[in-house]
Amino acid sequence: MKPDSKSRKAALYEALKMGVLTMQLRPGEDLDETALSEEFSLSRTPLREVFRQLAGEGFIDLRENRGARISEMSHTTLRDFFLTAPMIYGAILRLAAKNATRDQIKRLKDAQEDFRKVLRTGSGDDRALANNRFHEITGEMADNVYLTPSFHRLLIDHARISMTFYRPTDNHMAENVTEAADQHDQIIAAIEARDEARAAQLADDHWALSRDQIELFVMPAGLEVPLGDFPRKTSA
Amino acid sequence: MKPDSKSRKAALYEALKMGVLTMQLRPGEDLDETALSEEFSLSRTPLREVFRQLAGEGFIDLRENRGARISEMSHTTLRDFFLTAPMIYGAILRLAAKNATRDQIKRLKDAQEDFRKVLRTGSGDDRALANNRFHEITGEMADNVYLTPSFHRLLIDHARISMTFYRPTDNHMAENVTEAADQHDQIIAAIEARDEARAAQLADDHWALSRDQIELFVMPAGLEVPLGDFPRKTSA
DNA sequence: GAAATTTTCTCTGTATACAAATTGTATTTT
DNA sequence: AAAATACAATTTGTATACAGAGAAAATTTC
Repeated sequence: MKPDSKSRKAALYEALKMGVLTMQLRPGEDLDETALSEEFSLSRTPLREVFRQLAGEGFIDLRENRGARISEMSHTTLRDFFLTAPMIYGAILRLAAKNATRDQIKRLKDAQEDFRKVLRTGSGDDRALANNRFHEITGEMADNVYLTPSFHRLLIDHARISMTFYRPTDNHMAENVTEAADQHDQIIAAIEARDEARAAQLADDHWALSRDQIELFVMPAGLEVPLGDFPRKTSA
Repeated sequence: MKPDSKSRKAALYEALKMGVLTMQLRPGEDLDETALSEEFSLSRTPLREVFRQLAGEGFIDLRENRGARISEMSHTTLRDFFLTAPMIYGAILRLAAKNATRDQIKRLKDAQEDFRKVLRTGSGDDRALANNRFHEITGEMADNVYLTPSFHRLLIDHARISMTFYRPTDNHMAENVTEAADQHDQIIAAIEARDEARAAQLADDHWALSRDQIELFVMPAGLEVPLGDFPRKTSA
C-alpha cells in the first residue's frame, strides 16, 4: 500500500475511468471537485489536471466556469457509433494482425481468459471492463497514433452501450455474449496467423453481433399477438 | 485588448498550437514552464492545465517528473500517416457532404478564399495554417465524435509534414499547391451538392497529391534517366 | 586520473489561500 | 402575485509557497 500522492492521483484517474465505463457515473452527471478531492485525499490542483486529461480522452466534458460532467450520450450516439466502429475496428484488427508482438499476443490471451472467467462468475461491470481490456490490447497491437484516439473514444461508448442494453436474464442475450467470447478467440487466432483479411472480417462480425443484441433490447420478445393487427404508433 | 487571465490562457493555448503546426516548435523540443508562464503572464497552475489539454489533443507529450515536449515525428510517422489519412478523411468528407449546414458551407468558402489569398501573399506558415483551418471545418461538418479525435491528430501532422516537405522554389511543388487549392474548390462543390461518393473520391485524390509532393522532395529533379526503365519498388 | 558517491541545484508536483464568476435566494417594485 | 433586481453562498479559476524528484556538479575514493 502506497498512499503517496502519485498513486492517489492514479487512483482517482482509474476510479473515474471505471465509473464512466460501467455507467456508475451516468452520462451528464456533475463531478464535484471538492467532494472528490476529499474522497481521494488530493488537493484540487492535481484533481483538475486529471479532469483535463480525462476530457482529452473523451470520458468527461469540461465547461468554462461551470464544472465537469460525464460525457453525454445523445440520441445520435448509437447511430454514429455503429456507423464508425466497423471502419475503425476493422482497421485496428488489420494492423493488429500485421504488427502484434509475441508479448502482446500473450497478454491478449490472458485478457480473453479473464473475460471468459468473468462471464461465469463476475458482475455486469466486471464483464464490461474485461471486454474493454481485451479490445484495448488490440488497439495497442495496431500501434498507430492516428487511429488510437478514435478507437479509445469508441471503446468508452462501447462499454456504456453494452451496460445500457444488456439484460443478463434474457436468454438470447446470454447466448450473444457467449458468441462474442467465441469471436474473441477467432480474433486471437487471426492475429496469431497474421491473417489481416480475416481479422478485418471478424471486426465486422463482432459489431453485427453487437447490433443484434441492441435490437433484441429495442424489440423485445414479440408479445405473441393472438389475432388481427396490433396497432402501431404512426407518429413518433 | 483584454489582458485578463482568460484570454491569456487562450493566447498561450493558441500560440503553442500554432507553434506546433508551423514547426516553429520542433518535434521533441522541450517546453519550459517558467519561461512560458512569464511570457504569457500566467502562473504555472493554468499553464499546466493547458499542457494537459494539448497533450490530450496530441500536440505535446507529457512525461512524469520530466516536463513537456512537442510531439515526436518518428520514422514511422509518414508511413502511418498515409496509411490512415485516406480512410479517415474519406469518411470525414462523406459525412461532411451528408451533414454540412448552410452556415458551415459559408465558412468553408471563406476559409478557402483566405487560403487562396495566402497562397499569393503569405508565408509558408500562413499557408499551412490556412489549409489547416479549411480542413478543420470539414471535420466540424462531419460532426462525428468518434472520427474527430483521429482526424485532429492527422491534421496536426499534415501541417507538420507539409512544412517539412515543401520548397516554394520548386516549380513542381508550386503547381501541386495550386492543384490542392483547386481540389478544395471541388470538395466544396461536392459537399454543397451532397455528393457523398464524390467527396470521398476527392479525399483520396487530395492525399495522392500530397504523397506526390513528398516524392518530389525525396526524389528531387528526376535525374532525367536516359534510356530503359526506371526501376520502381515492387513491394510496398 | 577515472569511477563512484554525495551534495547541490533545478525543475516538476501539490497544497493552500485568494479572486472571480455563477447560481440560488431574498427583497423590492409594479 | 409575478417580475426584476440586489445580495449571499457556493463553486470555479489563479497565484504563490512549499515539498519532492531528477539532473548536474563537486568531492571522495581507489
